[in-house]
Amino acid sequence: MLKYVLLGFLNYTPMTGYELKQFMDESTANFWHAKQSQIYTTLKKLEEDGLLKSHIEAQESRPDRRVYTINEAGRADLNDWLSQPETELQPRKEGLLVKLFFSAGSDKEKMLTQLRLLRDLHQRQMEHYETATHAFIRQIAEGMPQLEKDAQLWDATRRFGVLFEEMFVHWLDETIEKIEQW
Amino acid sequence: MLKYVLLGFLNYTPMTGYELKQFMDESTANFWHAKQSQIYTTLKKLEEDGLLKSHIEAQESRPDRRVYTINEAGRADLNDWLSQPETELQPRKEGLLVKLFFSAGSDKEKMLTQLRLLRDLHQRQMEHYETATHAFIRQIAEGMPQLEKDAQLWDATRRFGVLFEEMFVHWLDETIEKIEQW
DNA sequence: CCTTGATATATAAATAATTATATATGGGCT
DNA sequence: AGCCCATATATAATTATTTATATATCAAGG
Repeated sequence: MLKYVLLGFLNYTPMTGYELKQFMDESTANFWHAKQSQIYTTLKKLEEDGLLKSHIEAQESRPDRRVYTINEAGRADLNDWLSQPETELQPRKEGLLVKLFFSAGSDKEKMLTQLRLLRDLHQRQMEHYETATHAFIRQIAEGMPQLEKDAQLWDATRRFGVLFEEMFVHWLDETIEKIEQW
Repeated sequence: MLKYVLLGFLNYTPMTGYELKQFMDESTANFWHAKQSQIYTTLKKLEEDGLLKSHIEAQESRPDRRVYTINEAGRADLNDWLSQPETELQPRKEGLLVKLFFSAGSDKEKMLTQLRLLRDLHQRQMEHYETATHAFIRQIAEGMPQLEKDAQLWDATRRFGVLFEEMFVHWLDETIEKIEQW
């Protein structure tokens, strides 16, 4: 899947691995994240597979940049994937819930402290999507009317982040209340 | 993380890999899933690490069962993990959103058809948590008052599944409406 | 009688992802 | 002068996970 995130971004404009990481952290991290090392190794593999081409740009005050450019094969691969419908539910992974599931023997007050802390983290994350992520998307799309649809879809994914965090906070509130009655 | 799911279940009662898979599919699959092959290899590794012990139970009408039992080292490892607080947000992965993020060039009607289909899938998944998963949890805990707290926590994770699917359906409705206006 | 499905157990191979490092430059802080 | 941080690039080693395959038995359905 990271493959398509990288192809998708490079379909807008050539970029370095470093820049791709920055973009992902401010936009797709909400629903797809990757470590720097995975981005670099995946870019390398995509070039080997003939979907990307890279060239070195010399810099004076910084190490040289390796800029990746998508080619026709890459575009074809991306568009092929984009045209295939998603027809199945995708499994989630929430480590916190694993811990909670097996916590019947744990200390009540310790659990409550932890859940309240996580509640605040999720609340703050929600606000981050409302402010920082929102600003980032508007800034990218600003003054580029050809990106109007794109920006609407980017915003839809941002909105998912907001709704998810709201749901999470609500669920934590419910769960905290239940445990308080023990 | 699968390690702790397996230790957590085996902390209730000895089981085979097959049974663990069945349990996961009906309870934790909502927030942590695993393929059969991963469960078997992880069980093997946990036994090598000295956290589990297995023995063969002969059967007449079926192949022999390899039953795994948690030992003191396993319990200690599990309890140590359970006592460590979760203090950070955990990244999500939602492949559908990757596709949507890069779909500005896609056909409007095809997108709408797909999103409506997914809406129904999530709606049905929500109902599954409300009926089948709910019944499963009640059935396990029935007549075992010592599992009251456990059942409450299991139900809290089930409730997460319900809220998540409700949120997802709501988000899809929002997104569908937005795209309909293109 | 034959196929399919459920029960039950696994291994091999490949891919995906994480963790830990390593290098190099320059700016700002102490 | 020395240290940390940001920029920028990357590799090695390990762990996690998926996909594909293999075996064996019996029951149920066609």
